[in-house]
Amino acid sequence: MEKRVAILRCAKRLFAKKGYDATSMDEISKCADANKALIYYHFKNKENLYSKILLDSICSIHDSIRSQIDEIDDPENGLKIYIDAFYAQAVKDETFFRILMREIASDGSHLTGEVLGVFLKVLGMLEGIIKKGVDRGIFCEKDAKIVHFLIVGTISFYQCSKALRKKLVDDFQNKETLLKDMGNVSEQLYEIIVRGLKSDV
Amino acid sequence: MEKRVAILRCAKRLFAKKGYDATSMDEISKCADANKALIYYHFKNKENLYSKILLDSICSIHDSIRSQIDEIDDPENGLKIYIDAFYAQAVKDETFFRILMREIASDGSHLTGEVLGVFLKVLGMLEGIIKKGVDRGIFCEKDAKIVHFLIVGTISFYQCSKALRKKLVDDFQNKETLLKDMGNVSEQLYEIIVRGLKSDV
Amino acid sequence: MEKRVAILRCAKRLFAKKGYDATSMDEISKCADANKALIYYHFKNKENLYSKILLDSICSIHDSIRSQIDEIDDPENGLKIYIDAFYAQAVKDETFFRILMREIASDGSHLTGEVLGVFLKVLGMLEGIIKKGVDRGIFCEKDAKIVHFLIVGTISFYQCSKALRKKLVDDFQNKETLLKDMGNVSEQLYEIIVRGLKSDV
Amino acid sequence: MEKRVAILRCAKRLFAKKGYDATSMDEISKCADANKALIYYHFKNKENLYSKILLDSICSIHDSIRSQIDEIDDPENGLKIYIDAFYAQAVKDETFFRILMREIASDGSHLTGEVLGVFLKVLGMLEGIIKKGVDRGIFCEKDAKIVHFLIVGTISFYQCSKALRKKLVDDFQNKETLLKDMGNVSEQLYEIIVRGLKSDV
DNA sequence: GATGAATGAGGGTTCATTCAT
DNA sequence: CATGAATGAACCCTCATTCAT
Repeated sequence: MEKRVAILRCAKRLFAKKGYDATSMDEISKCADANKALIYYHFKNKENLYSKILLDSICSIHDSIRSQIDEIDDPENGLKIYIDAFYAQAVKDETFFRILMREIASDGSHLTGEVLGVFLKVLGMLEGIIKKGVDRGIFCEKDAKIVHFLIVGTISFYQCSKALRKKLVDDFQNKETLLKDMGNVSEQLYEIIVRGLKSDV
Repeated sequence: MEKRVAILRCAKRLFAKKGYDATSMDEISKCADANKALIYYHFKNKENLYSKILLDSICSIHDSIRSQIDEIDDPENGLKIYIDAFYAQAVKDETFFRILMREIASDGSHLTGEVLGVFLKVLGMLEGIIKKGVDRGIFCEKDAKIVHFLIVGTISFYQCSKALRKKLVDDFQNKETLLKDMGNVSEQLYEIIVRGLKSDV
Repeated sequence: MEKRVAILRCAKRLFAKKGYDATSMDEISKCADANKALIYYHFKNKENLYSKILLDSICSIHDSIRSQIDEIDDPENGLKIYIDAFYAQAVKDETFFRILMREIASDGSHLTGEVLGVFLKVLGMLEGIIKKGVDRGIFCEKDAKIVHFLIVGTISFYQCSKALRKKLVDDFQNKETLLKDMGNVSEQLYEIIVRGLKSDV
Repeated sequence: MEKRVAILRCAKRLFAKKGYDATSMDEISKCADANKALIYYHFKNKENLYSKILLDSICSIHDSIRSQIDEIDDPENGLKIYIDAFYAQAVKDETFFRILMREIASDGSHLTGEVLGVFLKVLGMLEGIIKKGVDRGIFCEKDAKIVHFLIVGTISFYQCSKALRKKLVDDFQNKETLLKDMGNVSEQLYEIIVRGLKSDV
């Protein structure tokens, strides 16, 4: 059972770092110090292993939001929690967001129905929040999917581009560039989104 | 010379759709109706072909912004042009943004110095805009790289997730979901960014 | 494990017959009735396979000389054993000598440090023999490497040119040519070398 | 016409250094700064180019010997000239000998009838020398081909192994090794061969 | 003479996967 | 649970060669 976990952990890291196609089963097996055939014993095949990782990740996010949001009634508060949950996850472990970016770029070519199902449940919570806001006359009607992708897109790019931004500074002596960061990203993002949801465009 | 262009066009489409690793030279050659060896004759190898595509794309964006921004003095106006240029490009041809998302996810593993150089020139223009705003007391000091990635991140996710959003609606009879879009995305994004640049966080 | 041996045997024969570059992995795999990927499983790559073969061959010669030479004290006798060992090997299996000739012709472009190491150990034995001869006033000081290459060069050309010599006779009705061979080659070579080592040139 | 010569010269050097199969037409064209198609215009194909080089080389040697040997009557003197001609050639330009070693190793797989014809003429001169010696009771009957290959084999190994011998010294701090060379190689080789031809083995 | 573009065949190598043990 | 051996398909790339200009 130990090996199973090691495989999952290594695979996740590698998939995040290099993408699905650039990650070989050989690499995973070496990284996890597990025989290659053992991966097939535990996960049937590569697609399955990848899906399992995606499912675990999104379930973890789902549960995190779910547990916090239930006791909340205020829609603005709910939105804050939604954003915070994603941001906290991105700061703690950005691997999932790297994988997600590639999936968006590929129109979700590797997303199984199961993963999409959980994803919809997450979206459903955001929809609930927005609907409540609309019912109370606080928010205008907006497509939850768009709101979601703006939140996740901003967080993903902000967090995942850190290494690249640093590289730019290092490689090109771009030292004179101001490196002032954005302060409390989650907070600002919340304000931006709330403003967007309030504006009747 | 005709074949060379066909190769570039097909390769760009395929790289955008499936990513660098999932795109085979065989596929490109068949799509472009060109002998596989001809690709190597023109582009030396896969990495080189990929870089050439990236370089062409980013140069095209650079030139587009450059040509518009020179005659502008007002920093807010400059920012608008910057955002519009990217958004217009994304609407016209989102392939580059798909490729970009994957590069961010991989910390730019395939980005050559040449590409990064042009990228820095683009960033330089945004830096100039922000600096002018700061000098005139309109903007607060912010790192241009972060501002840039927020712009591009939002545009990328918004534009590239369209297919996935549609898929969610289709596959899951998620019909009751409101499909109201965001209206003028470029306009809204501009307002959000300006607000962020004005706030002294 | 059976397949591994078959691959080694076939590869050696093909490398000897056609040279490193003219021998394809496909050819080896077909000859050994082994899947091509299996060669890579066992030997990592072509260079490695080639090196392994070279190493095996030279180790075999080394061991053969080593086991005979230890109990010998007389330097002239030692020299005889050294020459005999090579000649016997060439008569029994000339493949190694064909490979060696090509390596000499390429300045040992495919020789790894490991192979060179064993080769030096072989040379060391000849050096020991010569040194003993010098100490006892029988031999003059000569570079063991030159003596070695003369021995091996003569044996290689004599043994490996047999087919070509026959071809000349067959193709050109060169029948009137005397076909008297050299008699006991090893014996004659020994006498020549000893004479050379004794002469103070 | 200039390019033709450049191609020949570069091809010869490359064939000698790396062998027939490891030398590509691309490489030759780049080295000679000639368009690849031009090589085909001048030499029809790779085999032909290679043969032309071999033919030129062996003709040059043949002519060198021929011009010296005609006025000689004494067989021992003739033998000396024969050996000297090869040795001088090897010292001046060892490329041909490297090519020859590989051909021997491959049983002359690339040798055309034309090349073999000239080669036989060279051999014929040696045969004449030996025959004269036999007629005068100085030499015993020996196969000229064997005598020839011993001469050429020794010279080839001695001359072509120089780089490898140096490498052994450099790479392995084999410094304590005596580096005394063989003195006048041609002279010694002559004595050895004469002795062999005189001995009635 | 000389060239750039083009091609089909084959090169070495890696892949995801299976199976007997 | 775990492993070493084995496989067929596919991958990137290079080859010798041709042809129109």
